[in-house]
Amino acid sequence: MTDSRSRCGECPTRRFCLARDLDASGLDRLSALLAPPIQLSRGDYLYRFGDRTSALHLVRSGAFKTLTVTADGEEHVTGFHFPGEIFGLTGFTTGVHEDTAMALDTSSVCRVHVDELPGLWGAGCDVAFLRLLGEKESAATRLRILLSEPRAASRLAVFLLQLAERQRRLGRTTDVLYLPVSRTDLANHLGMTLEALSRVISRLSRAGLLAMERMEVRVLRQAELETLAGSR
Amino acid sequence: MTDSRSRCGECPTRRFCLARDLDASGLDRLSALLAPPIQLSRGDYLYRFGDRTSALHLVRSGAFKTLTVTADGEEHVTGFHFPGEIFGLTGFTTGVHEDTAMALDTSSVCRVHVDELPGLWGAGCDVAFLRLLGEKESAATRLRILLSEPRAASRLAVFLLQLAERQRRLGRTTDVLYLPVSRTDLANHLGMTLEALSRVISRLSRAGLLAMERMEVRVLRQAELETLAGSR
DNA sequence: ACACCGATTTGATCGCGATCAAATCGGTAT
DNA sequence: ATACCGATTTGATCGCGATCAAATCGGTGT
Repeated sequence: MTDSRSRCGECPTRRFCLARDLDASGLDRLSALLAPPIQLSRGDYLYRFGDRTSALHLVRSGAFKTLTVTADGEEHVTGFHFPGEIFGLTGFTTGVHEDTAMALDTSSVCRVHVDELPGLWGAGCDVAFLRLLGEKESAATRLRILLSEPRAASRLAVFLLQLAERQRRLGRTTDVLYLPVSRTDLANHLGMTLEALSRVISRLSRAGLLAMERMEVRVLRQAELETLAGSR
Repeated sequence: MTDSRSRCGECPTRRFCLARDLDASGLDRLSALLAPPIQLSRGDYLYRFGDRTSALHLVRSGAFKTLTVTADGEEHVTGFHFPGEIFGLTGFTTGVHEDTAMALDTSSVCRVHVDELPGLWGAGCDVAFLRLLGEKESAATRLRILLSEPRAASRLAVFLLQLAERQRRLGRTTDVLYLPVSRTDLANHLGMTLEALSRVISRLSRAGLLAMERMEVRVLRQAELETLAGSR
């Protein structure tokens, strides 16, 4: 009897993750290769910079952040990761993680050990990997466009709209966005100071466009946010 | 007799591209699957936004730029691509290119048609694809860090140092960097106006840190550039 | 050599966000 | 309730880069 927690067929987010494109046989194969999911609490490290890259990670529930530290000691929050998303691939080039991953909330991740990955080749799984390549590249492009916005308000607007889009793909409502992220981390990720972010949030809240709390964001006037996102 | 131009064994950049990790049998397999390289002149489009994604592209010589156009009509130069580098993967998710690729100079690209890609699975090639995933993610991280620099001079410095690193991997000298890119495109890619870029270049040139011409950049004082790159 | 046109540089002004500083909020332990 | 500490907000100043404008450079064709 297979451990029920490692079986994709019963996973609530299986239709949105790596397994999305797999047929029944591919799903069985993936299920067999998956290591039991890891449970983490807020603030727990999943892996740290310099750890050996032992597996591919796939968010099952909760949320993670990844960050890198540059040579001069600056910390950069490279991304936030939600259910169905794969992260931490930087380590595949060198075999050692080039970033650090931390749980932002009570979370769990599925893993495929690198030694098992070749077992996924062929039969639908290859398609999944090509999609993964394309999606990672697309995500990088979107982030590039976001960071090119000169206005802080535009950057926040673009980020929130992209976040809403991600939640939409998960089949969740988009009026309340799940975002268990500190101001410091969010500002860092958006390429601005936390003071600048705080001011933007205050301004947009006062204007009634949105409402941000510790864990949740409410988009109150999507159309106006879209205008902000597009306006230079 | 195989068309000599499609055979990786004779390609001057084979040790730096997808084929890098392949053994002899993998190399033969790749060679057999490669479509004959395409030759392009400066300004030629390799593919455009909306074209069907028919192949994976690999720079053999010259240089390319990729760009996307956002909903509001803004153009974003998402990257410059040099020999040995693979680009245009965004199309693998939807089957349609989400960006446009143009030759910046007399160039040639190798291609693997998407229908042929599954023929690459297994035996060393899978490792190459995992590396590709990791490298793409790492490149995205580096770009993210670059664009987070608030100072225009820092962004340019980081870009040039990364460019030098890329050339170093190709076994070229790093005192003269090949960069057949207009000010407009470079400024766009670096997230600043061309006036700002022009001023920064003038300032750093006057200070004797570098010399930039249409096609070439000379890094005259690498140490000082590195200081600039690191300084906030 | 000349006119012409795009690319690049230089000039001047202004607004936004970085920076330094201080106040306020929120949660926790005592 | 109080003290305490990190997170967040608010305040004030200043510098850099966006913006608008104009000059100059460079290459092409005549």
